[in-house]
Amino acid sequence: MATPILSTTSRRSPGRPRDLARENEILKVTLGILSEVGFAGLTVDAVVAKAKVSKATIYRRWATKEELAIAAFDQLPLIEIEEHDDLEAEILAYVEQYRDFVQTTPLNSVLPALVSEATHNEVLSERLKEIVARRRESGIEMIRRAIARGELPGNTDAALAQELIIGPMLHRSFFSPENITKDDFRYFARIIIAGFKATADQSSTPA
Amino acid sequence: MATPILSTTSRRSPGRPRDLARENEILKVTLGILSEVGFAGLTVDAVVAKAKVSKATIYRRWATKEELAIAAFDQLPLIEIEEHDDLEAEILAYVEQYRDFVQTTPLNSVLPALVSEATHNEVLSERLKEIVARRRESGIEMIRRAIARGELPGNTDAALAQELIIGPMLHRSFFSPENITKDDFRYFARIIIAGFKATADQSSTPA
Amino acid sequence: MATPILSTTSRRSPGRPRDLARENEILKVTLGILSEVGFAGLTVDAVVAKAKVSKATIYRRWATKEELAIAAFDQLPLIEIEEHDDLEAEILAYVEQYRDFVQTTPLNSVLPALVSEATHNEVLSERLKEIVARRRESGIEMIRRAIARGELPGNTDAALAQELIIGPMLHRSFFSPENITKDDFRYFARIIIAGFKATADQSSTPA
Amino acid sequence: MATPILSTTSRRSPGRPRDLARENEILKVTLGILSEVGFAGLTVDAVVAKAKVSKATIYRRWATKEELAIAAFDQLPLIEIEEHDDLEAEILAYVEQYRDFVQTTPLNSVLPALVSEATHNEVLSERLKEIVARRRESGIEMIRRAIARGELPGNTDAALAQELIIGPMLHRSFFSPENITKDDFRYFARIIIAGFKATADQSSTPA
DNA sequence: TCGTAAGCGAGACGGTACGTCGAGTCTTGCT
DNA sequence: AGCAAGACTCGACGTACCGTCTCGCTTACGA
Repeated sequence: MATPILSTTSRRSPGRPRDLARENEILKVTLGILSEVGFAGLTVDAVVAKAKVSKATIYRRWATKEELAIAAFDQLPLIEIEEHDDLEAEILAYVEQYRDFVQTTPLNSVLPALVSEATHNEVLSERLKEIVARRRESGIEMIRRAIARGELPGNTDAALAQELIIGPMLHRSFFSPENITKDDFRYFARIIIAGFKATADQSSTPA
Repeated sequence: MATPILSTTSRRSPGRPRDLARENEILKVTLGILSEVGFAGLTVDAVVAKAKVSKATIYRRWATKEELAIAAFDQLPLIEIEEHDDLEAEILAYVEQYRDFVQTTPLNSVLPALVSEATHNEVLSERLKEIVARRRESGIEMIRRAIARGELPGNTDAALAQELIIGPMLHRSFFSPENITKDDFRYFARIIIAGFKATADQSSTPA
Repeated sequence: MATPILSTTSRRSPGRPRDLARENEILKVTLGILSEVGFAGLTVDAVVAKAKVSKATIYRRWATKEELAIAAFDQLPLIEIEEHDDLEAEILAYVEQYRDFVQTTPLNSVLPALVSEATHNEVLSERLKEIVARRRESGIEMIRRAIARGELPGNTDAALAQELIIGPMLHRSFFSPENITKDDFRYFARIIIAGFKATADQSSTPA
Repeated sequence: MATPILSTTSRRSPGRPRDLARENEILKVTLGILSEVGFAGLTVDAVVAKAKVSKATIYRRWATKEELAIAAFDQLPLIEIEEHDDLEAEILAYVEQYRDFVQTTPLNSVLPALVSEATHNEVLSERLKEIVARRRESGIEMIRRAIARGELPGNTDAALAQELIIGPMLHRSFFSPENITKDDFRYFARIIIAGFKATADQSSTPA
């Protein structure tokens, strides 16, 4: 079974190709500015100046400042679950990573700004949903593994369970980001885990 | 007929007093614009034009556009708890009100915009915390009444419990506002309530 | 016959009046830049920087860069005729002033640029005609006085005569501005004056 | 020991030779655009698009947009004198051709734009002088023939005479191009011719 | 016939200016 | 003082153009 020598479909478009290095530099600089001055303080002119890039090069890739911000934001690494074979421990590790994230990245400035903008911008709204969905995946997987381990009942809805955990984290990070404490989230975790277990028992109790 | 005591402290400042009607008109117009075009689309010039007001009249009262938006936002009514003597029912009524709120007010545009801005603006951050704290009160009171009724264990932390409920609502309203469904939130409510009950049992179990 | 105490028509428009000082400063700076770098080198941003003025203040007054240039150009003083009771002497004085003008003002950069632009811009074309007409007036008046003095025949068309004089000056100033010499223009003046006299004689000769 | 005849200077440079067809196409398209939208409206990108040519191909030949415009302009045919054995008739035919030229070619947009630019561009200034000199030649020759025929005195300076005729034409074409009338230019022609004759008589009169 | 050197279309790139728009301040005359 | 009206500075927006620079491909010539 031979692979084709030269696929005709992979023909490059004519003309000078876009420079990936520019792209990366722009996004890097944008993230830096977002970290320093937040979304409201982000200006394309500043990106131009710092990245030694022309405006055209930016606008050729992203139609608006918001698109640029979303692309930069999308560069941020995903949260990775530390595996512990213990859901509570994993949730706490998750929370700690999230807190670091809030404190070291422009997440807390960019994300709400995009949410606000998405209210009246359908395109942005879609893009945002994709991004959020992708960022939720590892958390949902964490729940699935807990179910597989038997820590959570088999009928648990993983996506909803993840929402129950991430919801309070979002609330804290937006309204008192300096206050994402282990104690509070241990409390949350225990109640949620106990709640899932209890509701599973309930549904099985009637005999 | 005695002349008033005329306390020096209560002396009116000289000159023409501010016109409260202007104030209300400005806030009303601002809310209207926020609803139509969101925070990013709000311009002071638009308020000026619609309210037939001068810029000075606005800036005499609020220092920045954000302050104006926050003041307008603060005009929105608080969520009121329908009393049901049943926490699950009260939570569901709460959720429905919240959903209506998200759909009929500029909440979802204004609130995240302020959160974003607060990231790099200490004054705004404080103002925002006050407002959020006030808006949480009725929800916390709802929890307290459930505790008093014996629906939730006596050692329940009302504020944290409210955060556990409001958190997923915030998540939904920001990331899929069209999807704040009764079913999902009944699921959330049951798990949380069961979780609190279960953790209370645990702590009382040792015998 | 009393003048009205207060004419109702002269009521000032409401609001802060435009600042004439800004206007003058802008035009002065614009002329300076035009002198240094010519019309093609004129940028509104440079005017903004030098005049410490905002772009809005410029564009509130003039719709385009061309309008600004025309307004600045219009600030240049008119050529004044030295009265000599001798047309040839007056023409030579005229030429000398014109040469100074070409050498000390941005005339030679601005005027042709406007002519070029006027080709495809009706508004500019009209504005340009007004300005040129006004600038021709003193020259036409010079001819009229020569006619009144009897130096030129009574049937001389003053406007055409002025065009006959200014035409070669325009030609020189555009195509060899460094070469506007007294000798050449004395030659031109003598021929033109002689020509007018001769054609007058001709028309009266038939006997 | 003879070196090959083959002079090194006449050696073709290696590589693919330039395509003359490209050159002509570019100039043709440029002229077309100049006619439609004038010099200010001319953009190299538009030429690129219309001529299906790459920018490099243009800039390989002409260093700047101005050079391109000048080259295109230089493609325009020279004015040809109809020979009439009557200077006045020849001048009138000249004027008519000039008027057609002004109305059918971008002369009136390109020429003044180049004049303006030449003010601060020495290279362009030289190029412009060459072009103008060449375009004046036929007019000067017309004068020379009139002198040879005895229509103008022998001491007439042909170049200056031509300038006297072309000057008013330039003035008209720049400031009221729609108004280049036969009557006015017949008037001009008669006065100039009479002037030359009269001054010749004067210089010969002293006896 | 094959390699080398340049030409070519396409289009990305750095710069720079355009004209618009918004925030927040200031200045009128009136109330 | 407050107020409507509107000018003012500052600074960013997104667009457009210039002239330069890659790409991959084509065209001639001379070894």
